[in-house]
Amino acid sequence: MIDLSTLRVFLVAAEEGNFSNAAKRLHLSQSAVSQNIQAIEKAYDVELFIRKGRSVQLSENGEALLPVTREVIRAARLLEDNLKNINDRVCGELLIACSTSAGKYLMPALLSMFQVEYPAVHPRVRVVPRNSIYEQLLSLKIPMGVTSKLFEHRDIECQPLFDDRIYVIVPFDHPWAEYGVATPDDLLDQKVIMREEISGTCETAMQALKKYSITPDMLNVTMELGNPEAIEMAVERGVGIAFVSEMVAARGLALGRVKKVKLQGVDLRRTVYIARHVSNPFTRAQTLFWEFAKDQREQLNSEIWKSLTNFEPVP
Amino acid sequence: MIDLSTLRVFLVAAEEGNFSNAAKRLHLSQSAVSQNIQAIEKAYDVELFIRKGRSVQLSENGEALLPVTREVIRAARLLEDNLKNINDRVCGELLIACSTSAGKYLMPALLSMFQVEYPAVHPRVRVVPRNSIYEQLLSLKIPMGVTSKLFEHRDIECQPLFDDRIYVIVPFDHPWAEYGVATPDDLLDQKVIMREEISGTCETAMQALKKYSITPDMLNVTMELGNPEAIEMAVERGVGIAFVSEMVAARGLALGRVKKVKLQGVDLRRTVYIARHVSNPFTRAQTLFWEFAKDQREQLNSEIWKSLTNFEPVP
DNA sequence: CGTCCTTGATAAGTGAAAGTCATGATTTCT
DNA sequence: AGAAATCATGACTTTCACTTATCAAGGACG
Repeated sequence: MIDLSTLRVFLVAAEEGNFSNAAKRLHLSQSAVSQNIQAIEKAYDVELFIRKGRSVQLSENGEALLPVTREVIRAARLLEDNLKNINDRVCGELLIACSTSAGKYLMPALLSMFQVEYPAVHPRVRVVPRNSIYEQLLSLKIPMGVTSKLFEHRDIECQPLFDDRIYVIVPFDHPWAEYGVATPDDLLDQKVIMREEISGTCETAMQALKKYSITPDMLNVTMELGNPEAIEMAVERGVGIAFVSEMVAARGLALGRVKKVKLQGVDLRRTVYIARHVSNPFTRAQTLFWEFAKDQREQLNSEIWKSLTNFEPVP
Repeated sequence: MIDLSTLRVFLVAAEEGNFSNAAKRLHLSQSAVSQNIQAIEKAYDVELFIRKGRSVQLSENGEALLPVTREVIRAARLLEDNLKNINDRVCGELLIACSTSAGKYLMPALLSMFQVEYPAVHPRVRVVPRNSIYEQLLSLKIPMGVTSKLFEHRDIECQPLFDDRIYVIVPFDHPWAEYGVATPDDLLDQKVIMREEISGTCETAMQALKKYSITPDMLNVTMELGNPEAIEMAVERGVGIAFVSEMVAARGLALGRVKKVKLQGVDLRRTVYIARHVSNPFTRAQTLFWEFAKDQREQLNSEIWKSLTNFEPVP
């Protein structure tokens, strides 16, 4: 029966598309990788990689075997996790995928709180494109994801994790700054800064504005930037106003460089969910994290918010 | 990372509850089995078996690890199957669970036909209690089952395989024998032979008789026997009449020892289904067998019937 | 066009580990 | 009590997986 470590070698080699790099990742010699792959190829008379000169490329057969191979490794990992956690101290890896902003603001706070209770767990956050999270969950490439998008599917389970608010932020010397209120229609006269790609923040905002018959193309978008921090900076410098999530704006607000403005009648909330594939045994750490998120939601919300606005020097 | 062969040793040892027997099944020395188990126990500091004198017993922890372990092995087997089948000649194992009667009459005919096309596949039939088939399918202990019971479940897929008929059979010198017909009510005056446990045949018959307001307790059951062949024998000897499936009665009918009788207005048919767990990758052999059953249903039905009544000596 | 660098294959050598055999300890059955 | 069975243990053997060293072949580049 084929060896698990050999399978791992195959998997990594396939992902890297390069034996030398795979060897580095596996802490093995390049020779060992070659030999492992050849061992499978010989044993089953299958060509896994097509050798083209100095490089290798996964063959069609190799490609076809990948999902099943992943499945084996996944099952083995799970078993190992079970074994390790029998005696106790919860340990193991906790892989969570999320969007850039959640990865920056939400996860650090959340995970550090989790680690206080379970120090032997090693969380790993993987930042992925917003719209590929569910795709990756479904294909079992990742076990858990954090996103503001809700997704109905028989194999996906979602649970609210964090209540985020979206604000319009304006420069501190902006006319709206004093009273902190404006009407949706006021937006039309303003220069607005947006994200280049469609972000969750943007989507939520546009959704809410629809009720006031305001569509994206009616806005006067002066600038499009790649990330929310850049947007906040631009607002600080008076380029325009922007929709920004509470998480992102926290620092700027606390420093007084920007002010938040409420749009009358517009409720800009969005819930960030944690999602997982349901038909799927979980590692101990995953289960505990899920329960942790559920049981401590209120506390988490306030703690996260506290950590976002806390600028006390580290003792 | 833990070794697959070690896992297999654990699994077999757990199933056998005995290291020596496990060693035999694995073609290993008893010593090797001990060492393998101990290797896991040491590596993870877990007690898998409780040593009590000369015997061992799976511990609670060991029990808990079994399903996950099975899952790993299952995935590995599937991968291996994929590897083997790339180059094409379809090979591998084909495990099918079924009831005693299907195992005796249906499967031999069916599988021999399948083997003509795919000689490298090694079918294995496991006879299990009628009502545990779906249970075992759901827990993934078996990949496929053949049964006359239909079962609705999101993870179970059923497909009709064989159209069985149920007859009332009577001794050749029975008054009904000449014309081969009777009415349902006539049953009440007869001595009836039944199966001890509730069989599929019996269930179907009782279901059909309900329409004529005949319930099981109204029948005059003279004898209860353990298997359908015994019932047929008893009918031959004039003990009484009985409901028997076409498959089972075929031989007796062909020999003229018993006669079949139609109950007017009662349609005693039942369909035998083949079922599988759906959310589950299949081996090549499994997929092909499923397709085989689907595509050749009509032909299968006549062939099976032919084989059941064919008494030509083997050339 | 020749040189260098990178990448994969191959050969030889080494060491760890897994298996066997033989034996011991303990329990259970008769 | 003796015999048989069962698991643990220790010593020995062998296998095989990894490393190192080297080769061969492409690609990049001056």
